[in-house]
Amino acid sequence: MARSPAPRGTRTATLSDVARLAGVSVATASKALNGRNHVHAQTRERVFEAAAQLSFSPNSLARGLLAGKTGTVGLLTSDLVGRFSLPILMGAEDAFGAGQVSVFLCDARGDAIRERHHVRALLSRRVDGLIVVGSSTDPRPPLADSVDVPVVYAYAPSENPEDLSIVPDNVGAGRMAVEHLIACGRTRIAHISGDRQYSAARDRVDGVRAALDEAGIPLVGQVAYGTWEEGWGRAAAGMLLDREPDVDAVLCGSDQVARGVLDTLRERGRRVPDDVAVMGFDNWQVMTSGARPQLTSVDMNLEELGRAAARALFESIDAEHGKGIRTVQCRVVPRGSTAPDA
Amino acid sequence: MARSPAPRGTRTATLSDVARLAGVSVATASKALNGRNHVHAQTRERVFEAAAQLSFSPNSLARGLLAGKTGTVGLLTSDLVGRFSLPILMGAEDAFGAGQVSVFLCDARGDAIRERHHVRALLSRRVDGLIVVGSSTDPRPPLADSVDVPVVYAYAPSENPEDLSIVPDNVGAGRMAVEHLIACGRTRIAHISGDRQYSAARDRVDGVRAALDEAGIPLVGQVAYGTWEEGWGRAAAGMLLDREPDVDAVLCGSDQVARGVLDTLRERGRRVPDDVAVMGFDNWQVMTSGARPQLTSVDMNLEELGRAAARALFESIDAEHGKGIRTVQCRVVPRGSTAPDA
DNA sequence: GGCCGTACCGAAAAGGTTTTCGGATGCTTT
DNA sequence: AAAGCATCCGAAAACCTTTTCGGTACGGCC
Repeated sequence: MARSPAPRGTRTATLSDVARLAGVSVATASKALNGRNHVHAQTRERVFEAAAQLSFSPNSLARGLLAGKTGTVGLLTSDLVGRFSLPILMGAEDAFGAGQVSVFLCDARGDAIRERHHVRALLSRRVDGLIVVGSSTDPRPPLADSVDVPVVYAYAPSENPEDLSIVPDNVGAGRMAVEHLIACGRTRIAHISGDRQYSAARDRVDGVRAALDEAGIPLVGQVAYGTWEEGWGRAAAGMLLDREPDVDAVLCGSDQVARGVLDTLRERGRRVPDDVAVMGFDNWQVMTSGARPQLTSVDMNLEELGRAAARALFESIDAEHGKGIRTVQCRVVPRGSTAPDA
Repeated sequence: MARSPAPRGTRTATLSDVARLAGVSVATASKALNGRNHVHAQTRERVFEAAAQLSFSPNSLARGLLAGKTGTVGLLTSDLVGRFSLPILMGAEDAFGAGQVSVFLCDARGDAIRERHHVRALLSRRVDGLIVVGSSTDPRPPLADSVDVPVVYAYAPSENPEDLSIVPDNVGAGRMAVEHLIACGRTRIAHISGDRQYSAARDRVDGVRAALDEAGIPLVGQVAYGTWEEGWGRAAAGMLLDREPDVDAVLCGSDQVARGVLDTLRERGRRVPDDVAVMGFDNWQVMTSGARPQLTSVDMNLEELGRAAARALFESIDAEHGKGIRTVQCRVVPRGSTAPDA
């Protein structure tokens, strides 16, 4: 029944315990452990030994209480199940990472009440800052409570232009997708988008149009709006082939839509990429690598976005708080669905 | 340039501020706000007004320092990108939920060094407990450090039987999958599994065998081990149809494998579910709902698992710590790929 | 021998909250 | 009028660490 070496019930060692064991005062022990000078090398040694022996771990609460900083940040997300907040979270954790910062994770699940509740709790825990991750790229209302720590909005910008927001560059994403297709020699390009309600979809269309205009190439057919799902891709591809049989590239609103489009193309006997090139958005690995051929996609660099948010928060903590909307570049990840060999 | 109502630089209000404004002592203010008795109703009223006016929020650090409990738990995961830790995390957050507990999230990324680092940090922050989420259902080594707070292992059990672990019932999952197929009238059942390295795959096979034995039905062909991916499903299905053309049900190791199997079946002209029923594991919504027909799958109830882990941790915090491995039941989610209409 | 500088160490305060216990007030009872 | 009692409030300790500042010891110098 042996528990871990430090059985529960044994009060965890404090600095005074260490000091007593080392035969010095707490002040000296503190200085020794924190590398302050004015402490004899030999004394320091004794303190370190005592600390190791008691497996001393300084109480961050006491330290934070004194310093006024806790080395914690709150990460408030709205959809943890979604695959967008996760990479952002990873990136943020990464940037804080090896440092001394720990992350409080809270999921409000799209509920304003719950969100307030969480913000209160985080504030009461004296977090040094807050990252708010939206559930779509559509602007979201700013935090309801008055918050006296820096806040950075990620993925979804705040509706308040005084706030600092970091979002993916969807216009640029649409643009670079088209540029990639053109670079692959395609000239009859159609666009099967996602849900029109989402600004992400509309922004990408803007980028698509701009890139086509610059190249002097018309869009084949209309932009088709629907959902973000496979079923929509299958249906839309059917209609597209009926009306525009000579299409040679389809840009899809999401990787899922692209999967549906690939299915329909195969059933109609069109070869990919030989006859028709196909491209998706999001670069969701499980979608792109399971596809036949593997799917070229635009990666939104969400992890980089998370890192950027964390860095911005860091800056805001000790410097003045920035504001406005900053974008993070996307990137094309070419695979077999647009290149003959890959 | 108006910032939030409580501009930075304005030291946040403390209890003494509230007390001063209300014209009472800090002790009385504390008692009033915390609903202790022995304080006049009118006085309490004044204190509450003062607190509201200063938008007072009690400093959890000071409270935790005094109480020896912080109302925080650490959640240590190994693969945040994976889709398994997320629902668990959600469930845990849910169970702690509206209560007073906040969650520190740490991702060790499979790195033992990083894990120790995070454990140290969490201990230093005086978390009341720890949930360790593994990256696969394979047993994992226990925490390296000696930890004096309760620990619950979720998804992957600890190798140390003295620890408390909560894992999905994979054997039961295999069993109930076969029972579902039999209930659908299938008798020529084949099993295309996943990666043999994973105990999850082997455990499910055990369940499959047990259920078939009980029903007196032989397994069609050998259990086919491969990977968890679509490509494996496509390839394995091809081989299966060549060798066992009269198969009428295929149980797949994952939803992705099932997607691949569905593809091959369609290309070979087999109708699903009329000719062949298909079933997956994980109930990954994006995979099941995009499939044609929609995919029947076994849900591992990961959110429930997370909740169970959180509850177990709660119990361990004030009562004695349990030990051993507890399982959480899975459930079959029937859809069109096994039922003619759905 | 007295003085100064250096090197090291320790006492104490600060940070914000909760809890305990003693004190004060006003009211009732004899 | 004195004693007793219920009710409410406040002073102070406790939690643990860091930092400041004053103190001690000692070697070197005039």
